[in-house]
Amino acid sequence: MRSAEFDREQVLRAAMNAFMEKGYNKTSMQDLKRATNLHPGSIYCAFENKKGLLLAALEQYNQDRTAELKDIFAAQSSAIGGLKAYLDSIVSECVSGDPTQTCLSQKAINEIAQQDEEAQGVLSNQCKLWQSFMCDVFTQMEREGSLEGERSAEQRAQSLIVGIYGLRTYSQAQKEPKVISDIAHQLLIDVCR
Amino acid sequence: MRSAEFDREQVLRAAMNAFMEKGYNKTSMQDLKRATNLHPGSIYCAFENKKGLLLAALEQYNQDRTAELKDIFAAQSSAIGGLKAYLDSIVSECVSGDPTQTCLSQKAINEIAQQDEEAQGVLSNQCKLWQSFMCDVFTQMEREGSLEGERSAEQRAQSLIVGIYGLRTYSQAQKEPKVISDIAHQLLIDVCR
DNA sequence: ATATATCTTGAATGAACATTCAAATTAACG
DNA sequence: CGTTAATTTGAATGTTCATTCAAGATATAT
Repeated sequence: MRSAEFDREQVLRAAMNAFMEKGYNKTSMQDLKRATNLHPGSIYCAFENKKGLLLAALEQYNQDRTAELKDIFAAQSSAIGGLKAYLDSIVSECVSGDPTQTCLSQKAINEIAQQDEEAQGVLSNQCKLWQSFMCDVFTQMEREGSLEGERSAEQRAQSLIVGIYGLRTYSQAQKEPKVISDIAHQLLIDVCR
Repeated sequence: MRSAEFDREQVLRAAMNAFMEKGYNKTSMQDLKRATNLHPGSIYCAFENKKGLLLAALEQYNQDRTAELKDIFAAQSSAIGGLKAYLDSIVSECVSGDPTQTCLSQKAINEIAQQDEEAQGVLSNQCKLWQSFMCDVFTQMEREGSLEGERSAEQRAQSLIVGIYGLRTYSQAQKEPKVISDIAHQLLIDVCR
């Protein structure tokens, strides 16, 4: 008989940013309290516990990123154009050095997938949805005649995703924009060939 | 006027395993005390603090892995054979599901490079050394005639490393051996072409 | 054999941690 | 407008954290 006062999406985006900056384990409930402007009791009432908040944040993150992904492709007149724009956006994120521009899903895969089965399931599913979207993109590219060779769209989507994961990790060790951008360019070539 | 009683390498390998299983932040000093059989005082005396122990463990890890890497290549009669064997070994690790077979350097890059400059420097350097080794491998492969196309050995080494980082991350979300092995196979093709 | 420098021991420290809870508050419904 | 069920509040909980330190032990050099 009383609805929550806070804006759920706004709270989840604040939590997302906190997790992206410090990672799950180093983000304390105090950090989350500060970031969300919620008292501990409210957080526990709404999300059960810290992990529940992470899972909810991951869900929101995936929604947001999926929408963004679709926008990027929708803004281009061809699938190959969309893929180029998408890779450019990833390069920008890698080079920015802004922690809140890293991929929360990837960060979570690396930090907690091994430790927590529930999180692993959620992340594995997000990865599959992403791959399925990219598979559609490559199918479209086949029709457009942008692809050489005989690899399936599925295989290409897989290689692309692996390449993006790798690019994001590599860019943590080596941040020179030219290097990152060259790798992305090569990835595009490999995946279309 | 008294030398340490513990075996440094043995302690560092125990610490490595602890860090690999839980990650840096979730590994408590108590975990490390148990893993190393060292009392807190001894750890602090020898390694300054928890981060010092991580850095020392990372150094040892890199030494161990470098030796292993060289062994794998030395056991093959050609550079291309070595590369294949190397990728096979990485696939095995990814598929094993054994936390102590994950790459500590990659785990650290993802977990703490963003947060700690000193660690970032160490990890960036390890990455460069690895890349330089792989560059030599591709130079050898050029001589052997195992390579198509016109890419430099440097570029190929870069793509390989990115692909391996990506493969390791992807395998956390998707562990089917066939999938992981196919990706590695495709990576070999892409990098030689 | 003795002195000395260093290591080992493990209890103690205080801070930070995730979580709980009872009281206060308030929206929604009749 | 009163009742009810839910949320909000923030202090309190007990645990675990990284780190310190003084006392005890022991290798090494002389």
